[in-house]
Amino acid sequence: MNMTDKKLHSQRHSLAHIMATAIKRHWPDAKFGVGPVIDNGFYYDVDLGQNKLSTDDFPIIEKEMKRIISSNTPFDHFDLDIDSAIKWAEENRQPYKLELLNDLKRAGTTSASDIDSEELGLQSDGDSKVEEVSFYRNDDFTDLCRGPHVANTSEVGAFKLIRISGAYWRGKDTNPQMQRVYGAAFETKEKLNEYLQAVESAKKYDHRKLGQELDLFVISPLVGSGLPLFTPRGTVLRDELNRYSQEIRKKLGYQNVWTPHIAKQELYEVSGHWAKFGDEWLTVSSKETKDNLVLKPMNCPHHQQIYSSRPRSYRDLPIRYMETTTDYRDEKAGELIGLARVRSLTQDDSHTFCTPEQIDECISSLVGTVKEFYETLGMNLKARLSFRDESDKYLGDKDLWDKAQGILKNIVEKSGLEYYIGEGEAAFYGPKIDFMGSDVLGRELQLATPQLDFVQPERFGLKYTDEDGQEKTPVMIHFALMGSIERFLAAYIENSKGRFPVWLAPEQIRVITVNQEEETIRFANELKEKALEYNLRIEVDNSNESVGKKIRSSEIMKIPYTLVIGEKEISSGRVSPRIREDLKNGPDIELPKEDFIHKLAHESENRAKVSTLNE
RNA sequence: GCCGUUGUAGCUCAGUGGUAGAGCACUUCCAUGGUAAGGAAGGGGUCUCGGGUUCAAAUCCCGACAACGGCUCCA
Repeated sequence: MNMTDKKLHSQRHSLAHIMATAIKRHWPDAKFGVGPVIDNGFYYDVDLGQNKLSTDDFPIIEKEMKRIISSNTPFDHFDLDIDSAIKWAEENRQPYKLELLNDLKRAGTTSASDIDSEELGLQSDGDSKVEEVSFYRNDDFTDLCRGPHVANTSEVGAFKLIRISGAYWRGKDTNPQMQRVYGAAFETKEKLNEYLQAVESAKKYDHRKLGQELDLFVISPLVGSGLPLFTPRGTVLRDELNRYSQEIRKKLGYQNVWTPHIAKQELYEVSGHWAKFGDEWLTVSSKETKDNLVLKPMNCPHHQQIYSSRPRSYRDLPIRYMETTTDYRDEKAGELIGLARVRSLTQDDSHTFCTPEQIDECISSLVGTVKEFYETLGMNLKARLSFRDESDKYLGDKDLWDKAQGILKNIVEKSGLEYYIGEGEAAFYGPKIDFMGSDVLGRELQLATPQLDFVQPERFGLKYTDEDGQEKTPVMIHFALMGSIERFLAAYIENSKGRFPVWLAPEQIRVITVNQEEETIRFANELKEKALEYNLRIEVDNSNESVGKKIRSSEIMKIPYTLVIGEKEISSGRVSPRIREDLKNGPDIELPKEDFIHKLAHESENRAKVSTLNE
């Protein structure tokens, strides 16, 4: 953290306490959980028992906070031994703080991962014995906390309370739910307003809004929630993205396979998925068989059945299958979000079966593929190493896990990508690299993911004959490049602001006629015929509207190239394309209509990022 | 699933106890228009659904469903 970040951090952290102070003054029975600093601000978890805070209370709380701030009170800091701290929590009827302190005393270390050491006032010296915890005191309110704080309440900068939501105590859904009050906070009023405006304007690029405006997908209540339907335009995006995803993996040796959408429950009992996820699946009933059938929620077990259908030699490995196919998961109602979380998700899935020695090379090449794909689409990714934690929800040998995690970490480090470790984020069958994109509000979305799996091949009894004649179990690498097309689109539509490059644009060219004369319409239609020969996506707008209005409509639909056709173009045979602003790569240009079509066909095939008309 | 907010025309929204509104979109007509909205007329809503209160409910109350913001979960 640099100096500015440190100061901002202290300001936000101090504001959390000031907010708690303000709440305590108006609701004396308030019980407090934790109140850490987050991106753009802070929050504090509170429990008012029967009373509930609502955003209607924000003016009261903000007013009180401002009063505290202008009171110029210093942040007073002192330490207590753990037993006195526990006594403090009891006397002040702070059961949540008491629970944390008791846990701390019992554990005797700071290693408990779900405890916010800053909030708890621990001295940050790793796993050493806790003997003392820190407090801060400000006027009439005392709280357990190490800081950092600003010296005086007047130094906290600008803030605004923005949101209130439910949050389980210590993140466990079996615990009581507290209210989480969020505030935005910045050094100055200007920066705060800048942030609030940025959030407001980001909403313009929400994929749900753009999906509606650009006519990409719809959700019909009659079909069901979390079951998006894709329009012709949206389907172009899906198909083109998938074509690219498959093309790029084909180069690595992946071959297409096809598997059905329903399967026997037994398949997933063997894979291990049923025990863990069976509750969240959609079942299928048959009058013809006694089998319990399910709509497939993933594809790995199927691909393994193809692998195991014949004897394999080490000479055959790696064997690589890919399939873009829709899976169904009965996600809980409150968990659905636009296209980012749906009940019908289309994975651009693939599975590699290889020897342990081949793991490094296989995964490294996948990481390279991820970089290439996302670079082409202009999206930034962060790598998350999703590793196991100490819980018992994972299958397979712990030593093997450690080894696998080491391999993944090594690969990511070599790749030069920014990464972080997500402890407890692993799949039950193995560790993975999750490539995280973000939506327009900066929320993380899991996109591409290579995953190592020693467990399923074992459970399915997969074998290959090694060069020493021994039968061995292959390693499986799960890999999806987009993850799911739906979630990818959620991120991509927002990242691109709906301004798709020519190769992806559902409509690449719009031809606008100046009038409705017969020869104008004929010229426009000839242009269309010609473009269609080159597989370009083109529409003619010869509606009885003004030219200005038709151009506006083309702009709103974010169409890359707009051609206005009138007397001038007909007599010269040349066109002057209007190029969407973000694609412009030079001065305005006029060229023979055939050249325009040729250049565009080329631009589309080569997945160009900007217009190539000037080249 | 949990906590909270919201649900009025295809879209964006106004209307807060007294027989439902605007802009855009759509249809028709007039205007033949040259790089971001030409003019006029018209059609379109059991005010999400189901109960309740009331002489009277889009409006108040309860419930369901859905969307949204979080939490939890995410193969």
